[in-house]
Amino acid sequence: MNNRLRVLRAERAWSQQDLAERLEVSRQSVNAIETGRYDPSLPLAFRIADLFGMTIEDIFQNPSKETPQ
Amino acid sequence: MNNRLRVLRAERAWSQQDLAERLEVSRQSVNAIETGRYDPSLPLAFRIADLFGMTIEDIFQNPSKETPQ
DNA sequence: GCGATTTGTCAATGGTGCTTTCCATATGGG
DNA sequence: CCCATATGGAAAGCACCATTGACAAATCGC
Repeated sequence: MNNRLRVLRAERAWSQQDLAERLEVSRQSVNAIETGRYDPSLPLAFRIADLFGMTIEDIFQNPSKETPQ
Repeated sequence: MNNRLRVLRAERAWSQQDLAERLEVSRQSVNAIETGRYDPSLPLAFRIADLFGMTIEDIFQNPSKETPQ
């Protein structure tokens, strides 16, 4: 699943460690989500959306809607 | 995590089995999500939101925002 | 060059999403 | 009563989310 986490983090000049602490997850989890190795749980997706003041749909792209061509 | 799945399903007069088939998951998964035994994965949450033509936030309530009093 | 920071990734472990199978209860129609 | 449908849930298993700890490579300031 594509996501804009890396861009949102860069806009705020946060390291992966900074973001991990704000989300209360490990740095490795942040890295794995950014690099697309896995998707966050729904509760974690809500925490991410809350942190950036956005909706989940603003940050994560539904895989069934990726490049529909 | 609270969710409005049971209400949305009832509005359409679908059984849990009907909904499960539309989501391509087992009936037990639908039942477990409705009864709050576990939360769906993020990809499944997107499929649910798509099916009902809503956003994830319309259907699932962020646990950190439940009854903030 | 050296140390500190950042990022990517691996291994091992535990928790959970989702499955199939099975059982139980309730309801409604013949 | 019998049968089908709907719902709730337990058990076992698999795959994946998330953890800690470790290592390597790149960058930056001194």
